[in-house]
Amino acid sequence: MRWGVEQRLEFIEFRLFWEGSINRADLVEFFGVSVPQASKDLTLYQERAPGNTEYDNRSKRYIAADKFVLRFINPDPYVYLGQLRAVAEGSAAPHESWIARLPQADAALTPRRDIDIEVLRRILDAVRSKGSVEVLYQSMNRQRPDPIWRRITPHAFGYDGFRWHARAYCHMEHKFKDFLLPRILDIRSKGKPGANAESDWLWNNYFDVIIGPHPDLTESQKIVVAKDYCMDDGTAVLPVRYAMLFYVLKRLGLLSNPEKEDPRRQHIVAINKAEVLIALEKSNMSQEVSRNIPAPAGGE
Amino acid sequence: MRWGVEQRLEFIEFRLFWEGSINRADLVEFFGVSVPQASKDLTLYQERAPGNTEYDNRSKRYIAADKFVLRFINPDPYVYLGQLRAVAEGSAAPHESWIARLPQADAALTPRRDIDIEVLRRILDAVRSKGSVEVLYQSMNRQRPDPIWRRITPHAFGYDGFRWHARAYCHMEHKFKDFLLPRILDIRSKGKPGANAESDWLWNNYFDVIIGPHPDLTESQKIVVAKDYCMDDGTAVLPVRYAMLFYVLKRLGLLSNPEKEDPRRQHIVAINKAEVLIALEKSNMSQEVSRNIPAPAGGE
DNA sequence: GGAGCGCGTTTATTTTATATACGCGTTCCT
DNA sequence: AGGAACGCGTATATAAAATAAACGCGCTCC
Repeated sequence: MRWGVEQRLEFIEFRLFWEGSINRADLVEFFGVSVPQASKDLTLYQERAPGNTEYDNRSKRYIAADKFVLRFINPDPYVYLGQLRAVAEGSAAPHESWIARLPQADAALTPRRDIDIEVLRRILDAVRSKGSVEVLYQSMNRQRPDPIWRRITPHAFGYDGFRWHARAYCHMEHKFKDFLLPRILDIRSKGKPGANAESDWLWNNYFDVIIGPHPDLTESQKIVVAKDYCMDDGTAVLPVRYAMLFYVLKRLGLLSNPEKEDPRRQHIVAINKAEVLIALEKSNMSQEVSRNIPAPAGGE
Repeated sequence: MRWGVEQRLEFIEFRLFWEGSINRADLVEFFGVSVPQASKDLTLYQERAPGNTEYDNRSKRYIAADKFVLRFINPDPYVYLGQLRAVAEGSAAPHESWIARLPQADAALTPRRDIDIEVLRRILDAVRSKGSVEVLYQSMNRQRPDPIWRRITPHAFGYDGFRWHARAYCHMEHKFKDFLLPRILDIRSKGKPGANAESDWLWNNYFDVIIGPHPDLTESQKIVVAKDYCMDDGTAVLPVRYAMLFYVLKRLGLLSNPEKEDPRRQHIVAINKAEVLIALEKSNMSQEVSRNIPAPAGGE
């Protein structure tokens, strides 16, 4: 089966499954295919997936039957919702999505500085070729109020649920750090690497954050929260890169004292809080750490 | 130009732009076309976008030329990074992505309860047909420790940066509320709507959150933060649905007292804090609100 | 210096898709 | 009630796209 036909059959099934119906005109519009071809595709789909469709003369559409057997796609709620989010956030055009009738959706969103597309391209290039680049970086460090050129060797990307950064070896400070992509204002001059990915200890090693329901919740509430976070016996283990620990804790509300927060807002606490704090210091994300920690790194 | 050819040309340009190179074998592998056809596609691309490629005999690949003129795609950093995230989060299969050599990437992620795919399908159906459904909902309300059946009329979806909920009119409490999709355990019996989307005041109306840099930052740091959040004159206006206000504030760390937090962790504060608090009460998300507020709603 | 590999191109053949046209049945409007 | 409108299916001939199989070329790497 040719790729184009396969795509159209998947499209038909996608629309049937998530939207409940499909039309010959849908195919014509989306794929630019001729009317007879669209008819053939629909016939072919009905041959390959018999019993999945019923034609409704009122709406003049094929309707998904009650007992629907998937044959071409393997749908997932989070994939569908991810498309919704992408459209809602503006990072995907509505006509590119296979979802035709987008339901109203809103995502908690914040304005953010743009990422320079050339910067990202050349960071990616440096990561692939395992080289270094010079970046004009706008740090938050009070010693460096203005953007300065510094050489870095990037090897990975991190997303804190809000912003993207490049994980890179900094040739100036001789350690691995996070560089927020929107704060890289310019980029130039490829060069030799300063350190390879394998030596980024904080990136390559994981710490287990153990979470549990907030102690002030009622027993039944704790059960709900436990299910929400896929906990087993009231706890869940989250393996987190040391380099990502700060962001994960922030996201989960575990940076300050979650047990003192209102349990209706803060549902979980860290069970191994003491170890978490030590790990956080180790990761140097707390930024209140002495300088003699091995393999330090920090966000700016 | 046929849809399939168009797709392949876009694919070629995508790979050239983001990955720096493309191969005949790449086309054969991804689209399942024959070797001669892949050759023809590459030739066609070079005709339509002359000067974009150079053949490198070492790697036996077409390399993106230095001065690259986009002809078929309109790339965006956040679209590319969105794909990275989707793969990193597991909500997209690596082979479905057009990115071949996925750089190392990590996203601050949390285990989460699954969404029942049938639940989502039928909620979507209810939204489209503007009807109601009965859902078996696991609330956190201490009066209802066990899941109960309740009729709702959903009309939209919300994403708080972490979880998805359905915005719906609750026939039991006679008001609009948020229903977390993972907590809907079962679904049944379509019915007539209880209220339409237009009467969900908290969803349809917006409040302007005004944010600014944390006052304890240095002047230069404030400038950086201002740029990070696309602020103008040191402030940015965020129009937020009342129904989403709680989530946005939580995400931005503005729920408690951001000005008392360490500015290195909490970069921004709300300028119109008093109004924000009133709006938050209005939205009934604080859950510490008297019962006589018009058109109340709340998260459970 | 030769094996290996990826590229390009040729041929004949098959598959896919198109344009154009027609009849059918249902719905909806007058 | 009658007819226009619309979407469906299908027929035909034609055009385009893609395939299989085969060959030579040039470069790299061993």
